[in-house]
Amino acid sequence: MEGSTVSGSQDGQIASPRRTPSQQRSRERVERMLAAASALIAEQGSDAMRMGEVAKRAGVSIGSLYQFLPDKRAIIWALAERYTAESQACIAAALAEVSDAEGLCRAFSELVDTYYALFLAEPVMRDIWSGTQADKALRDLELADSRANAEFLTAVLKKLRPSADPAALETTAFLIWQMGEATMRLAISVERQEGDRLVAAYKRMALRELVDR
Amino acid sequence: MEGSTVSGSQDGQIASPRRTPSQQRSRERVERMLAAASALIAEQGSDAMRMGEVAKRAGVSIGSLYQFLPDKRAIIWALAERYTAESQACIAAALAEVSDAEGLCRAFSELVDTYYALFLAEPVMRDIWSGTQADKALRDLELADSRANAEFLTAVLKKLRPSADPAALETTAFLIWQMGEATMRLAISVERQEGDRLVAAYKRMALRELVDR
DNA sequence: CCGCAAACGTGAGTAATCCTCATATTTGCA
DNA sequence: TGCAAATATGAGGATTACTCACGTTTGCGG
Repeated sequence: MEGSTVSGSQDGQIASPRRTPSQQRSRERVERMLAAASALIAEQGSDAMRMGEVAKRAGVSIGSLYQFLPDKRAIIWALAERYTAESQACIAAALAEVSDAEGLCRAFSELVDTYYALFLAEPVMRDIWSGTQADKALRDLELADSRANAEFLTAVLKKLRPSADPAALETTAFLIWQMGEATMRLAISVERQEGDRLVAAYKRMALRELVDR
Repeated sequence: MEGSTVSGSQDGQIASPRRTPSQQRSRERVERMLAAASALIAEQGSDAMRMGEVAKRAGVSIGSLYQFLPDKRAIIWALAERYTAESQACIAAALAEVSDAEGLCRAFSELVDTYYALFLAEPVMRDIWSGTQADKALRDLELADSRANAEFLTAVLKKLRPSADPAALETTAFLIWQMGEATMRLAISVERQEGDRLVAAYKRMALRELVDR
């Protein structure tokens, strides 16, 4: 099942950098490069982002860019990884202290709202996760992230329904999480009003599945 | 051009062909081109599909290719449109004669299974819908298709629950349909066994939402 | 059957873009 | 201070989607 070539894009691996910045100077330069890339993505989308433009805006040569970010996908990946790390911490915190059904309701509802607001407000995140499907490395990152987040949900569910089949709870949590992300992507690509309705409908469906049985 | 799936231009419009084939000969050639493209996508994915390779395999010159298929996205789009037209007819037929909750259950369940089998069996469809998010024209096609399919579901729901708010039913049907497509994409990108479980879980969730209230 | 305009076919060439590499410069340290 | 390792550079290699000027075939009015 491995060669599936669904994406077709190369081997799907993120090439390791030729060089890992070890000096203060180069670390700062990498920061500038990523900031420049982020700005360009926000303006035009990652597809239209040109490597030369990133270098120019960061005030470095094209060679320097490739010294630490070995290819275009690596830039996107580096940005994506920051978002996931950041949001994962929030999610863990929000779900950690849930101990009953009502608490889950509140926490989950808030989480969905926060995520939706984030998607609406962050053009870079939006762009990156939209293109996720086309790039195997990004898809894998999102999958791993989603699994990690779903695990927090699973933990809560296991606590609330100790008699249920653990494997089924895992599947449910993972599916609900993935559907949440799909709903977000959908919601931001339609009219705002319809997007709001879709998110609300998702929330209702997910909650019903989470608390009731 | 690593991350670019099918794209290249900013507006999401599909360029109209320079020329619409009007002779028998050229119509057959276009068929050969699309068949070649389809085969290449199945082998390597649409991202790795090279225009020169398509022309070569179809036994035409690169110039002829561009005479009727004005750019790379147009090829993908043409293939995608055939799939949607075909599947939409199936869906309409499957849902047309549903008249009670149990019938809906059966029809929907069968539909999901059919769709899943199709996704598993058709590497081209799989590839195209995976890359959907990255290309505006394709996203629009999928959205339109999804809306059309959801409408069949909406019609059934309105018949079964005449007292419910029609707008809410529409939102629910559309969301369920979109989630189904998201689930398919997810299911084919993980281990077969987990994919099966996810599809089953989706089916259960969707049915609960559809028949019960 | 002829003439001819429109449709069709061709492939070398263009432009855009990702990425490499030989070379120059700077830094940290013995 | 001297020197190896790290860093910086940008012209150029390689790839690829797409164009265009010109040759060929088809259908059709007379």
